[in-house]
Amino acid sequence: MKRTKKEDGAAEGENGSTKKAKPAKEPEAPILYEDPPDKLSSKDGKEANLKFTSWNVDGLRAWVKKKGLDWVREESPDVLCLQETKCAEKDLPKDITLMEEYPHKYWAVAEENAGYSGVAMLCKNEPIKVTYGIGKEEHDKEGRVITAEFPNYFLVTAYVPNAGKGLVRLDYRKTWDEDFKAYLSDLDKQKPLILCGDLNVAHQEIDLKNPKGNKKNAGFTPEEREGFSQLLEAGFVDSFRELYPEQQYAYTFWTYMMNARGKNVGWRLDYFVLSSALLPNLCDNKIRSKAMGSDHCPITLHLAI
Amino acid sequence: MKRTKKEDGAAEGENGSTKKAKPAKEPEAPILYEDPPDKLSSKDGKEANLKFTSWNVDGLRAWVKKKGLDWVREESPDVLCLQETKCAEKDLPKDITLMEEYPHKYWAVAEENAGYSGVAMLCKNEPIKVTYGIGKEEHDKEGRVITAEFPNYFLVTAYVPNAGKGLVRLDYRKTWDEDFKAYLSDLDKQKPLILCGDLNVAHQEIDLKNPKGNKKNAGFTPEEREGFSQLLEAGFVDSFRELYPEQQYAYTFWTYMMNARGKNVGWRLDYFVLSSALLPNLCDNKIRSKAMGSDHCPITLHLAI
DNA sequence: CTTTGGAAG
DNA sequence: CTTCGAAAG
Repeated sequence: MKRTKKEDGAAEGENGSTKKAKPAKEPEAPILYEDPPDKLSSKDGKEANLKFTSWNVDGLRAWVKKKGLDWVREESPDVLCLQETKCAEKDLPKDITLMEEYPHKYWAVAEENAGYSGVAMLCKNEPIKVTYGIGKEEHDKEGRVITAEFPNYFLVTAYVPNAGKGLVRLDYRKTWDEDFKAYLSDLDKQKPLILCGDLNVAHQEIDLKNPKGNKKNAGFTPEEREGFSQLLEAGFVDSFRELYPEQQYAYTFWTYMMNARGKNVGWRLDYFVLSSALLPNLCDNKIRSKAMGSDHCPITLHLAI
Repeated sequence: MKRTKKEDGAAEGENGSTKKAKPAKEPEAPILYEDPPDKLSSKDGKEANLKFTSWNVDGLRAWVKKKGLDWVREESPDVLCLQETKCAEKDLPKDITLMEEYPHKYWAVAEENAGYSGVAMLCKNEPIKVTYGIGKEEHDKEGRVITAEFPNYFLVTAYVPNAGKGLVRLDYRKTWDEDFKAYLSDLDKQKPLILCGDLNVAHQEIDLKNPKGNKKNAGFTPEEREGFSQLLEAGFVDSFRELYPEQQYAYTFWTYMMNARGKNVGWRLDYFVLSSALLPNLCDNKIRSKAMGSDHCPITLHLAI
């Protein structure tokens, strides 16, 4: 999941480009962002005792080669959720299938093309039950969702469909957004839930570097933004924005092109979305922007349950 | 141009393979081959004054990244011939297009698929004339031949069509072999010629490690071997074999698979073939088997003209 | 720019 | 095993 258009970097001004006679805007230093230290207690003082990490790895095999698992061992979340694994189960690297820290591993793979999409969930403790997809044939062929039921909550990890270049898949995405919201609402009636993953949308202008230039690009169309708004209105909260309502320049994705990451020309596409009922348990949502190995960085959620 | 079948390595015995219960043959040390030093004079004592190098680079861009040009600068032939460049002219790395040592550069590219085939010739001195192909429509769409005319000789570099897995293109190859021979014979009537390149055939059993297992594989079929014999009978000589008639284990290609190069399980597919008239001028034909960057190694010809 | 699978070798 | 182009992001 990554953007492509020039607009991603347009606000930066190309260095020494002789392409056209552009107005050469903003040769300023890039505005970087660094997360504050992890807050390990909830608003009402409960101590954090649950840690989740979500990471769009953009190809599990390449990510493993780039030592993504070393970072995971250091971070050591209770549950690790991965998106865009792009890997058939038979091709999984031993480094991850044999990883003892996470005895309970679940893989969802695109049926026709294992090199596309795909998500995974690795758990230190065994869930009560694990399901795949959202219960609708048309959405469940691309290995995009794993749901794990734990005693007090559901954990859902998702890789939401990209609307595509030229928005060729925006119509499908709208259907997805509706059906996904219905799926989550149903779960939420049973137990509170945590949704994490690459939701493939930057919600508000604050959630990407170049909102003006991207209103017609996948990930920032009014339709996708509205889809996310609708989800929140159904009783969920964007935990990062809840904690840091004014924080600019906090992104989780940067296109590989045009040195976007070096210039922090990014998007916040990865989220922990919580049932409102879990708000009292929320301690922190960190953006681990230093962690390399993908065009997304990992995010980590601390809960006190 | 590379082989694929198990037979390539079969004579070596796989280390610790538990596949089948094989007779576990020849766990011997591999028989390596090292070229003797360059002989820089002809039989009748003329001093070498012309140096040609031919190298199937298996992808020019990857080869440049792997520092192939550093080796070329060290070797410093008068003419450098490359095969399997797999590169459209617009995509050529600057490292080579700007190379000052070779002011005269010629590129042949496959018309439909620039990432397939392709040959190049880089000259320190400008040829009188350069032509592409062999003058037959059906053969000249794949960027396989460049001919340079110099005052006293023609230099032809070729990447001969692979007969393919399952010999799917063996029939075409037979047509090619005939037409190519006719083309060279015609040239030879005007001036003596030097043909170099990946001729995609190991001529005799001595020219590959595992002749027994490859009689039905591309590069060692009776048809391809006969094609090469026919060429020689038309008045040409295989300069390496002329100089070293009994030399075993002298190869120019090793499949990337199964550590074939480490075990010297190879094929001699790259040649300098000379008009008989040039035999008195022949000094040496070296196989630079240490040079890395491709699944073929370069070969170098010394002439005294 | 980078990943993947597929064709070719 | 490694190249390349294509599709996807």
